[in-house]
Amino acid sequence: MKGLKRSKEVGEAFRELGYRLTPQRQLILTALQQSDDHISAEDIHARVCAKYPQVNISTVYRTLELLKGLGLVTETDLGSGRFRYHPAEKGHHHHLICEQCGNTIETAESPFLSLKRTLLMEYGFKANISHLAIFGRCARCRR
Amino acid sequence: MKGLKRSKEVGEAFRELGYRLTPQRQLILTALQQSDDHISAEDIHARVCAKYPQVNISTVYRTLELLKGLGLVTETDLGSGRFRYHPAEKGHHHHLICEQCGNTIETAESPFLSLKRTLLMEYGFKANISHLAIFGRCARCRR
DNA sequence: TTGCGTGCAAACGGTTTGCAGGAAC
DNA sequence: GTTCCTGCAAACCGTTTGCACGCAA
Repeated sequence: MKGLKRSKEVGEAFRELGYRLTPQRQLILTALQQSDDHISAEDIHARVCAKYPQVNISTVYRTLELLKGLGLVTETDLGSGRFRYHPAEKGHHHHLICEQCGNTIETAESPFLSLKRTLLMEYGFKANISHLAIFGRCARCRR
Repeated sequence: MKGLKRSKEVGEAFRELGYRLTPQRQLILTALQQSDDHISAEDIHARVCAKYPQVNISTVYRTLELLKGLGLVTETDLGSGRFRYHPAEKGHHHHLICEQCGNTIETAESPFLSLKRTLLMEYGFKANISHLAIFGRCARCRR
C-alpha cells in the first residue's frame, strides 16, 4: 500500500519534470518499490509482464536508465553478471555474499564509515559507497 | 627479465602438474607478468598477437580459466563490464576508481583490515577481500 | 601414438540501439 | 497535432562452447 502511494508521488514528480507517465513506467516503479531485495531488469520485466504481458524488456532498461539519471534508482553490480536495481530512497547498505551457499547478508553502513574516513584522510579520495558487494564465507558455511 | 624468469618457473611447475607448456601459454603468462596494471583478456590477446598473430581469444580465456583454478591468477570485476586479470603473486591491494577522471589509485590492504575484522566479529562473515574496487572522486577532481 | 590444447565459428546472455507506429499531453 | 515513448528486431560485446585438426609429450 505504501509502495503504491509512493510510486504515485514519484509519478507526479515525473510529470512535473516533463516526462510522460505511462502505464509501463508506473508498473516498473511499483515493481521496484514492492521488491524487498535488489532486483534485476529481468525480475522487473517478469513482474510487469504479469499485469501487462507485452511490455518489452528494452522499455524496462530505458526506464531504469531514466530513473538512474534522476537519482531515483541505484544500479549495483553484485557480481552475478547482471545489474541489480534498488530505489535510492531505501537507503544505503552493503552486501556480504557467501561464495559457498550464495546467500547475501545486508549490513549496516557503520562498519564502512571508518574505512571511508581513512580513504579520505590518507588518499584524499571521497568514496561513494552506496552499495558495496563483498564476497567471502558466511557464518553457517564456516562451521 | 625478472618477469621472463618467473614465467619460466611457472612454466616448469605447469609441466609438473601435467599440463602442456605451449607457446601460447608461455606468451599469456609473460603478458600477465609484464603488465603493471590489471589487464583484460583482450589486452592479453593483443600483446600475445604482437608476437604470434593467429592466437585466438578463446585460448586466452581458457588459459586464464586454468590459471585461476591453479590460484596463479586473480580475476577481478572493476566495474567496466569486463574482467581484469592479475598474477596472484603480486599481492593484494585495492582500487579507488575516480568516477570523474577514470583514474584508479591502488591502496594498501591496511585500511581494509579493520573492516574485515569487524565483519568477522559482527556478522561471522569471513570476507575474501583480495581486490576490491571502490568508486568515488579523487583528490584532484575534488579541487 | 596418444590425447591435450588449439583455432575457428557459432552460440550465449545481458544490454543497447534504430526504426516506425502509437499513445500521452 | 506534436512529441515522447514503446514494441520489435537486430546489433552489440565480452565470454563460452562444440568440433575437428595439430602439436607436445
